Amino acid sequence: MEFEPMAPVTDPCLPAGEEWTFQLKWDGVRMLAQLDEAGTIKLWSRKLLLKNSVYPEVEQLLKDKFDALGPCLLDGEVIYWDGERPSFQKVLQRERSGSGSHSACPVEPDDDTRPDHANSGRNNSPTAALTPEAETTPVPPGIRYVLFDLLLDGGTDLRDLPFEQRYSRLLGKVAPVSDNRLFVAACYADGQALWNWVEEQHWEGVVSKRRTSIYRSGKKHRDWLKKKTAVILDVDIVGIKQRDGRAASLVMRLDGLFAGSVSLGLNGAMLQALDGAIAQMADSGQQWPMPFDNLPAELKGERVIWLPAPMPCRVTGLEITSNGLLRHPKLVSFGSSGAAL
DNA sequence: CCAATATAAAGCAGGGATCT
DNA sequence: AGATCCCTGCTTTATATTGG
Repeated sequence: MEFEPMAPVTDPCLPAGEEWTFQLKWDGVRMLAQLDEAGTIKLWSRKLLLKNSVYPEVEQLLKDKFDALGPCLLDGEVIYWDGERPSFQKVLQRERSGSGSHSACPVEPDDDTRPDHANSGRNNSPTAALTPEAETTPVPPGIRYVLFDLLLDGGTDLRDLPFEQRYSRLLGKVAPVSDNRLFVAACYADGQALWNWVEEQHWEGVVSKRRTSIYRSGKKHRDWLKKKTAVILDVDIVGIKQRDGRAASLVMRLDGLFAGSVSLGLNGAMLQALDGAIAQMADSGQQWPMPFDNLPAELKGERVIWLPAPMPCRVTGLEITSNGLLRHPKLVSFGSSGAAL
C-alpha cells in the first residue's frame, strides 16, 4: 500500500490527559507540500493529486521561502480566511474552478508589505496555553496555508518520531519565516477550553493528537482524533427523491424554504419502507403538490415524490451554507423530540 | 468453522466547467 | 438552458481477512 496522509478519526469524546495536545480544526482542504533539492514545489492533495495549478500563490509562497525552508515535506491545510474563520465554501470555489484565475476567489497580490504582526501573537511553543484569538486575529482574508506537521526534513524521514518532536522541528523551521499567509497551527494544552471556544465561535471542531504518536498512513490508529461541532436542526421532510426508481434521499424544508436533501442516516430497511409507501401512494392514485413556491434548482431533473403532509425530522450537519442548504446533512430521528428511529 | 474485525467498494451531496 | 461529467468528502454496505 502506498502513502496516504495521516487522517484524524471521528470521535464524539474529547480525550483528556497529559499525553494529548489539541489544535483547531482548520476547515479547508488537506495539502502536502514537497520541496525538493532544486527548489521545485509540489502540492499534493489528500488523494495525492497535484494541486499546484489550483493554488499558484501557495506554490509561489513556498518558492519564495525555499532558501529558509530547504528540501522538506510539509503537511497542513489550505484554507480561505474570511476575516473571522475559515470558509470551506470559498476553498471549494477555488477547487472547482481548477485554477486561481477566476473572480469568485481570485489570487491576490502578495501582501508582504503589510505589517507582519502575525508572529508576535502566534503561538511558538508546543505546549503554550494561549487563546485561539492570538493565532486567528492576525490573519487577513484570503487563501492561507496552515501547517501542522513535518514528515521529511532535508534527507531525513521524521515519520517515526513522536508528533511533538516533529511539531517542534516544524516550528523551528517555519516560525522564523511564517507570515500572514503561511504559519503553523498552534497546539493547546487544554482541550476542553479549546472546544468551548470552538463552539462559541462556530468553528468546525478540534483535533486531538497524542504527543508520542508516530505518523501513520490513513485512519488505522487512535492517535489523531477529531471532534466536530454539529448544527442540530428540526426540519420538515416534504418529499422523497428517487434514483433509478428507488427511494434514495429525503427533501428537507426549513422555514418554508428548500434546505437540501438528506441520505446519510437512512439504511437499506428504511429506504425499502419508503419504497413501500411510495407504491401505496401510487396504488391509491393520489399525487400531492410540490410544497415550494418554485421548484428548487437542485431538484431540476430529479424524480421526487411529494408527501401529503410534512414529516418533522431532526437532522444534523456541519453548517447552513449561504444559499440555505445544510452541509453534510445526516438524519438523526423522526419527529422533533429526538425519538429514536 | 464461524464470528469479529479490517479493508474495499459503492452511493450520495454539492458546485463548477464543459459540451450539446 | 439542460444534461453530464468531474472531484472530494462523507457514510453505509459489501467483501476479505484475521483470530478464537
